[in-house]
Amino acid sequence: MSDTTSPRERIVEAADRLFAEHGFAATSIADVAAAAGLLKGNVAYYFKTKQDVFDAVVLARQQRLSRELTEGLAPDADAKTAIARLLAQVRSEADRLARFGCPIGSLSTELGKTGDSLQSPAARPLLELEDYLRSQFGRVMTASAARECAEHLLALLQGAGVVAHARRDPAVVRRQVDAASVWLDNVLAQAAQLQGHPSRSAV
Amino acid sequence: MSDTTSPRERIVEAADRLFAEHGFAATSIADVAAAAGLLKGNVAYYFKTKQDVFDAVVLARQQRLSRELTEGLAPDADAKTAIARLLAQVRSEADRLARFGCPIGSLSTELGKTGDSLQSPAARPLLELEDYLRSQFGRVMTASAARECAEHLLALLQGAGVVAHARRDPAVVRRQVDAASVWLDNVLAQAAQLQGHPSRSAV
DNA sequence: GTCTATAGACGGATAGAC
DNA sequence: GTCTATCCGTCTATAGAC
Repeated sequence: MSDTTSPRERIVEAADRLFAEHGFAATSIADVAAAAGLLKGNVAYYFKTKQDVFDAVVLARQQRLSRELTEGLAPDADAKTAIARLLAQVRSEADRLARFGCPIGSLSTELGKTGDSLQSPAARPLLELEDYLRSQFGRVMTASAARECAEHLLALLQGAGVVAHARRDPAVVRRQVDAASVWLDNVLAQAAQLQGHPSRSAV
Repeated sequence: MSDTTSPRERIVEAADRLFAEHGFAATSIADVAAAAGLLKGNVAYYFKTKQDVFDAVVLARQQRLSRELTEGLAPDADAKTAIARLLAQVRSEADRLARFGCPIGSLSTELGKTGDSLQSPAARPLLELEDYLRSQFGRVMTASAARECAEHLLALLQGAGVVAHARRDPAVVRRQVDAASVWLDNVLAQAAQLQGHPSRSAV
């Protein structure tokens, strides 16, 4: 399992995968070390505590999320294109979501019940995703409407992950993403209409 | 903490609450015993293993869920009334959902990554809820459409729990339940229309 | 004396931290 | 590589009811 990447990087990658597949509590430092092709003492050289590993994983996920949200997207792409691309990305990961649930959502759920030192970082990628959605919706509707749309879409996608995971059925993700696409079209069409007639609000 | 209820019942109640508030892995038998006003040795008298406690908790949750879904509901209530009542119940628990997440969903998420002996029971209440929704929708639309509606509504509610928990914001639950109410009205109106013209399918 | 319920202690195993 | 802490599961001891 030894790559050309640095040991520290391999530790973070291994922990990232194990946290997603088995959860945080069920993953020991020894597991991480073994998956990274190291001994546990070596992990301690790079990370003093398990929380330090956790923090590094959260940081890596945030960076990857930011990258995935922007890479391959034309700088002048409109909101609909950007959001539709995100939906397509989620759809393409249906199998993994059905097997392990959403890495971001399940980590937030698991660690949201613990102390503040874990709960807050665990929720960060989720909130960052919501911020991204809000900023995209905000380009074509009021800030208030964008906030509601972002929250609704995020909730639907997270729920799709939960249900797909519970049923071990990737089709759940695909169906809910498709439903979200229909909803997206309606919401954006409504927003475009309201920009000519800025009178009512939409849910 | 000694009530008039039986010790076994107190153990299950305490475990139910602790699993919901702190998760399964983070709850020790000693914690359960203390919350029930007993010592761990006594818990072992009623439940050989932690899994036995877990199974009893899952059973209790299923029974309570069944009871909550039916009690106070007129036997001849229509599908819309039944589903709207469920939505109202979820809405009334917004505060608890924001603090600890959905007990059913978070347990399924946490234990879905473990061995089959835990993962399958953990998901059961969630699937039972989906079955209930499907049966209610099935009274006013085709079985296929009811399956999609049940899945969609369950996903939205579960996602609302995840997001509300991540943000510690009960308003998320209330907003998504309200959005679900609007969606419910539309879907049921569409279904009523299609019963006269049984031609197209709805998403 | 027997049965039930409670209480406490021990052993094996494992994880995290140094 | 070691050390300590914790947890699960088991075993033994105590107390009261019939």
